[in-house]
Amino acid sequence: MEKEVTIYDIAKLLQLSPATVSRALNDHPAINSNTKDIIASKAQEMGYRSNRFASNLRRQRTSTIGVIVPRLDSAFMSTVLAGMEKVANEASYNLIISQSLESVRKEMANAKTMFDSRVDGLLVSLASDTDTLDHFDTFFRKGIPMILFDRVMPQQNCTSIVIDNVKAGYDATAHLIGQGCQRIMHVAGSIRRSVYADRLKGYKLALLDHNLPVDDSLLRITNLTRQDGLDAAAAIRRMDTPPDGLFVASDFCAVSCMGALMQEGVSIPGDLAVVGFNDDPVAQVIQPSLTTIHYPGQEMGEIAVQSLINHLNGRLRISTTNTILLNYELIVRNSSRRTES
Amino acid sequence: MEKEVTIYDIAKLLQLSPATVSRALNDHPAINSNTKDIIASKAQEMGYRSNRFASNLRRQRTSTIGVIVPRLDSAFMSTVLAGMEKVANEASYNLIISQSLESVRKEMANAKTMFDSRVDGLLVSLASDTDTLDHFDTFFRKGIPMILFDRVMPQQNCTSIVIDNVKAGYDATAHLIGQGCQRIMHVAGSIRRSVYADRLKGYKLALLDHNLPVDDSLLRITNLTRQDGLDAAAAIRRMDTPPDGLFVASDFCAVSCMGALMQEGVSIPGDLAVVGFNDDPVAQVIQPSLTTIHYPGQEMGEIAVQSLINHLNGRLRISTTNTILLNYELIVRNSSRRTES
DNA sequence: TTGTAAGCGTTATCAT
DNA sequence: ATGATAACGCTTACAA
Repeated sequence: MEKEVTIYDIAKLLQLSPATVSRALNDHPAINSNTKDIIASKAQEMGYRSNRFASNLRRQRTSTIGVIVPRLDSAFMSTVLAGMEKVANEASYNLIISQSLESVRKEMANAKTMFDSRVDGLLVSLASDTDTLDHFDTFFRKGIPMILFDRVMPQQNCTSIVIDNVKAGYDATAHLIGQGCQRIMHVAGSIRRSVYADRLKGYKLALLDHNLPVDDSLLRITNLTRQDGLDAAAAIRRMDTPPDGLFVASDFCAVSCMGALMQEGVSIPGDLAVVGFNDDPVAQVIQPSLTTIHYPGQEMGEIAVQSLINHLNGRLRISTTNTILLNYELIVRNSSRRTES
Repeated sequence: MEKEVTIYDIAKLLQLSPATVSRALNDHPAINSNTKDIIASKAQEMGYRSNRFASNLRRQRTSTIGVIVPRLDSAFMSTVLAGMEKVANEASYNLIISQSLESVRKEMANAKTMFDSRVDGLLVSLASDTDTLDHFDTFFRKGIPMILFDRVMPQQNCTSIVIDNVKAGYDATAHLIGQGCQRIMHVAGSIRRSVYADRLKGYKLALLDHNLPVDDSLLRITNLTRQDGLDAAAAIRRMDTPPDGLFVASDFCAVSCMGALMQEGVSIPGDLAVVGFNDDPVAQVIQPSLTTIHYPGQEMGEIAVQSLINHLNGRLRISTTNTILLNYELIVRNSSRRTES
């Protein structure tokens, strides 16, 4: 257990004041570049490391960003987090990550912890049953910036990072129509979350634009779990006039549904063309491979952190850019490909 | 931007000393439980929150645990992290998470960042090309505890949390043999990592125990990527006497391989029975569903954090329990089920 | 049971 | 360009 080296130790050895050492280490312009070099190399030699707690205490900031996500164990979320970690790390910010497990109550507790940890900023993707941002009021009041990503709350005055889910839902549905589908079912997620409500909107718009009827019996609002996929499959089997197209708001759910149907002899894409959402790794390995909307998770994470840091450094006022829209991509695979084109 | 409340503010209002307030808030035994109550409610009322940085600075500890994993975007790792987050959160520890992206160089950089962040302890799952723990020496020298999980380094004197991969590999292989397989191929991961080397060992042991030859042409050392799965499928197709059983050290790779084979008309499990590893969500949704080793990720994460915290609190000397072995489970599904039993 | 006071390692302000 | 000094908010001997 060696004793920790401080700027006092360096100062003493170099016959300088701690203040000068501190300034040199922080690359203060008023310090002679020669002494800077001397101090830097001495610090290196002595194995000095800055004490973030002393620094944070003095500076009244923490270089820490809080992240609250619905679940950590989802393929999409982990790519988002990977992107966040990358940028935060490069900018020497720390990340505190916690999960709401899709419950507002836990989300409120998480928010409190983040607040007590004095995060400099907050990145949030909302739980499925969250319908106000009141539990983040403490942050707003203290002027701590917050950015919502993916699961956002559109009408609220808070910077959001999303893809255009209406358009993506439209494209997915239009693609199915282009493949000859006339009766398209949609398995949606909780419409309390705009991501799912918007995909549903896009689905309806596409139907309308192509003069197809919007049939409520072809719409299922679910939690997009594996079981929901199986249930959807069972429902399809029971229908008198089953759909010939299926748009599911999540790949994992889509794949579960497909599996169940295929086991009962439904041919995909022959009898039923399927499109998912997210480009989960499973979409590639499944047979037939799943047509889906590729969703830039890594990039979303990177941009979220970068925007927050820019804001913290005063390089970009967050309030001016209120919504950041990322590109997505429809990836056509075998689950929906009926024509060679 | 309201002014931050400190223990001095509370002390002044209550005509007490800051020391008493501090002690009361920390539930110090020597404080009158009555004054404790008064102080607690006043703190609550004034919206007091403790300043972790002042506290850490004084206490010389950070209540922060560092976590280094190979990749954040893997299904298994995210369940581990979910478990870690849960326990850490409950014990009001923070987690700093970073990824090595399977590179020692990045792992070294991560370690340095963790060190500079003054984490109280470290949890590490090693990159595929790490073959010494030298870059963690700074931690050992300072007496900062470190626990390895999943991707461990067995011969080293460092607490490890793992499953018995030899036994699991044995069980997977023995299961295939039990289903009548005589020529079993094994697609392994980098044998620099004991998790994969051990599964391979188990595979060989099972063959020997059942008087089956160990044939090197039936062994592939890979990185367990999707492409490796496709390559394995191609290799199988090219073989004069193809295998009738396949044990892959990772579900995702197994599923890729299965998909490619099935597309070429190979029947599973009829022609080839397959067993994977990890119980990735994909194992359930694939057709046929994949037999695999269920690997308790969530639990592994929980235990890792709990052990570390116990150690930090002096409740359990880490060095005494040198390896924690978790249970795993062979989950038999359709990809290998040939007999009804 | 409570109070006093020093100190944790930095950085910002004011001098020089 | 550098130095002296006072915070930042908390904890903990030591005293009372």
